[in-house]
Amino acid sequence: MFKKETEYALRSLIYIQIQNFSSKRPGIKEISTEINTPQAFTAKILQKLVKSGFIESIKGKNGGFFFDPNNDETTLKDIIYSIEGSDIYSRCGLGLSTCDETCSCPIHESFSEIRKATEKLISEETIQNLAKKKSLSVEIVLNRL
Amino acid sequence: MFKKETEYALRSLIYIQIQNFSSKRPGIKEISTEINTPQAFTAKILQKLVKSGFIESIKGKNGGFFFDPNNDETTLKDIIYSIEGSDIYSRCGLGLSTCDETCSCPIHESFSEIRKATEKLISEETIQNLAKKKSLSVEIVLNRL
DNA sequence: ATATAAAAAGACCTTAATGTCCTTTAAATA
DNA sequence: TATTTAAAGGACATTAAGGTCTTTTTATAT
Repeated sequence: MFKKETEYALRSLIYIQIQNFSSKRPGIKEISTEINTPQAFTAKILQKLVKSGFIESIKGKNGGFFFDPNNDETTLKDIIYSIEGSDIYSRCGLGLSTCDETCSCPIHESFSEIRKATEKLISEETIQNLAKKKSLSVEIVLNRL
Repeated sequence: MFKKETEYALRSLIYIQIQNFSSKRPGIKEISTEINTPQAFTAKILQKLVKSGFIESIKGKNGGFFFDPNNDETTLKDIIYSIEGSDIYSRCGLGLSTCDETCSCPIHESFSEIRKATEKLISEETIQNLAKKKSLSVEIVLNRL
């Protein structure tokens, strides 16, 4: 469904937000262990997310990653578009460059609604929402996230 | 949405079926030109589709690719699963291996319906259907497919 | 039979995604 | 202020996707 980079980013962010809710700032080692991703690669991804302004980081002892509580919630769309490009749900299903909303490519109509539904979903769902849902059942989260 | 290989496969098959409806067997040169794909790469893809039994081919003069008219219609799902793997719509949206229908991964519910809708669509839509739709407006097809 | 046309096969090449490792920078605290 | 801890940065390695090129096989028409 998504690139590994996107998956790892979403999982990292949800985990970071869950820990932030408990006033903790997890570091890369903890994060990658808990969400079961390659540490160095995950570090690169978080680096980008910091540069993009989605999260912040502090170096050194007691350092780690965290959301600025003053910022708005982060939608999945923000993250997904940032990593996969903002055109993933507007590109033609058959990859035709000339195909837009008015085009009659044979597959366009069929997929158009699904793509819209997907876009709506990722626009409305946020990291904070998902983290809240999961904080309610922490043991499960820690095993599965 | 799909891999290039899948896109090119679907476009090729639709084009082949349209030509078959006119009792023609297009060759790789014609196909790749008309659907605007790299010829050698498309040839490899068609080779696979022949091996998988989705289409047949004849070598030599007047050769080309064609559907066995005795076979059932080919669903998009047949092709997509064959190329991308049959788990693309059952895998967890966050890539968790432990996550199945009963799992409470934070993103699973949200995406579950969309994935089902997508699976339904590709199960019901066929190459033959799409080819018929398009044969009705051939000029447009030839420009855009 | 032979020339020709077209698919099959196999060996490559390129690029992007995924991932690792080592060094540098910065923060905290002992 | 020195040491420790952890993120940032940069270089590199691996794998998979995307793609090309040349040779071989097979069918057909002359």
